[in-house]
Amino acid sequence: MKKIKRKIALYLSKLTSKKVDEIYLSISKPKGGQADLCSTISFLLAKERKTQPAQIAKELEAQLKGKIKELDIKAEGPYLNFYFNKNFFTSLLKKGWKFSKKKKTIMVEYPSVNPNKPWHVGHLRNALLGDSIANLYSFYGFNVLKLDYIDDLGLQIAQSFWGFKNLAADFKAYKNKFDHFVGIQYVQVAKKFQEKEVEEQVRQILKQMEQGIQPTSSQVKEFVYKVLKEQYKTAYNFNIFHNLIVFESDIISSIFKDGVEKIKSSSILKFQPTGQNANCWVIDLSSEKDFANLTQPQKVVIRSDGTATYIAKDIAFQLWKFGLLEDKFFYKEFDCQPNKEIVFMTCSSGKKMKFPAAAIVVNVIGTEQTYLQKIIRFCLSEMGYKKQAKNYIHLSYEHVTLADKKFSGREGSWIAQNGQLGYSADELLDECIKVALSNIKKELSIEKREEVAKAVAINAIKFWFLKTSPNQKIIFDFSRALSLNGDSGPYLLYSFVRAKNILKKAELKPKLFSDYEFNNFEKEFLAQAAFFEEILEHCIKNFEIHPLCSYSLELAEKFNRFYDNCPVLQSDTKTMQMRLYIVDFYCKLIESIFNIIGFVVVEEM
RNA sequence: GGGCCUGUAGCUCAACUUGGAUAGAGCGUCUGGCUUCGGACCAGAAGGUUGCGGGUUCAAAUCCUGCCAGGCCCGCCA
Repeated sequence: MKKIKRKIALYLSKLTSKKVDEIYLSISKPKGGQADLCSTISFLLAKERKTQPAQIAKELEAQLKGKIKELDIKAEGPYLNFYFNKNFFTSLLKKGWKFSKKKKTIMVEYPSVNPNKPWHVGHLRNALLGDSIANLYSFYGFNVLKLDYIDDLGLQIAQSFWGFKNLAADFKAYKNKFDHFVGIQYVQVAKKFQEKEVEEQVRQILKQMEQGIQPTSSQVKEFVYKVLKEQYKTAYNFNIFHNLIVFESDIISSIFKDGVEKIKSSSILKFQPTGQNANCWVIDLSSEKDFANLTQPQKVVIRSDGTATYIAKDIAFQLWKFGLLEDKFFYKEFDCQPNKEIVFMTCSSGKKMKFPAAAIVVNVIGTEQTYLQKIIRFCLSEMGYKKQAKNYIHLSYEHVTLADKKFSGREGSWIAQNGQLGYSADELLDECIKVALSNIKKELSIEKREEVAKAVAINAIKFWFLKTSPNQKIIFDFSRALSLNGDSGPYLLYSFVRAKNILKKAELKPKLFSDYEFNNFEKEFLAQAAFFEEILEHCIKNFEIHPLCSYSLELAEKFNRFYDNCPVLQSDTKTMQMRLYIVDFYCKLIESIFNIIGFVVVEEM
């Protein structure tokens, strides 16, 4: 698409006073679908030529006609419209797309859930966003590393650990999963925490965790590991995989010191001998326009007792990602994932590994942390890492909420109540599988039907979350999430299944004929397919996935129309082979998209 | 006080970064289509003051500006 647009722009620039780039920008796909491509250059020229735009369009049409062999050109009103022709379509079908391998590494961090609860539907949104962005970049040729950051030193963990040690376990967790068990118990702990005595005990645990005092420290690590294992079962069920898990405790014990030295040695960090923040190391934000009118323009990085705030830890971690700190982590295997890839984790003693430095860092974090993320980017920039600051991406998303309240671990609002369904990712998936199962064709074996139902359910949920823009708040509604019709994952999957079916039944091989006359259904489908690269690059540039979702819906819709109106197997040999080629082309294209948005691909449903 | 995000059909959303033709989908409502490659589909109808006002422009949902409504944030918590 870029090529053909550039070609148009080149020709037009020769005919007019306008530069190629300016003309290139004037070319786009008309939203009303009046043509395949359209240039609004006539409007730009109308002023200087003092002529009607329609007149100019007509002149350009006459001068351009027949010059570009892939396009038919027509002036329609003031618009210069372009229509893809036979040459364009056969070339598209023949070449498809190839994306070159890039040398750059991108690190994507998600979902970084506290290890004291199961994933609820909000965490799932985070994970799906991160995973699809990682797939997108990987498809485009980047080297991708998927990270998960686990805060194993927080107050919440100390609380949950206290509960695990001191409270009776007389309740049943969903499917006996330990993460659910801990999550439910946390509601009790949060209440108990109001008692002074309990709070003191929890604080004591927290202190021991931070200072690595045994046996508490090891016991907490064991506890965290157990919860994490269960959380990862959920991830695997959704086909979400990682490369590396980084624990906060390991950051503290390895790279953190170097990180702080690095920040201190840059001029941004200042020691405050007196005043409100006496004996703290702070960053002064007051000079920055972005941080105008803060109630507190000084941000504390090192507390007066010498310990570090979240900001310091995070900067150290981000510096490590960009390869700006010596890698003092030790690593070992956490698990071999169902995709056969090993996910590693940091640890206090293990082996040394070498991960490539990131050129781009993407962190999927809720929108409420925008301010903090801005500070971190500001610090990177002020420390002299301008390029890294620019490539430090906070992929922010709005939260998934309930109609009347927010999800709260403390209140346990994600937990099933009075026999009602809860809002954990596990329950959502199980429920969706039930709905999917009742729709699957009966001829399949029981095992096959269960496998397919799971795939349909995963795809339905993923698509439902990913199709809306991340800064749109999602009010969670089971009936919508479980929908299998309309603008949905199953709609896409169904079009693929039908296409595959044709290919399976065909007795002839697909074949491309360069003299084939395309009908309108074929043309409309192929014209839509032609924009794949453009959409993909738009998503890459903006770290977005939802435009690819709406694109794939339109593509499937065009294919379905073709399917309904253009018989393949009943046609004459040439038409059949050519249409088989088109069907095969669709299968490959939509399968690429499936891989990006993280669908589980099945060929029957 | 300031910053970020949101406001589009009855409902859920897309299009805004890059201004362009009749503002697109799905759900719901109504009408039609299986002796035909799988009906989880297709064809059609109804449904809009793009929160409100002003400005820029040949052209504004889109850019600028002033309001209104809702959410989030501005800690020696993370």
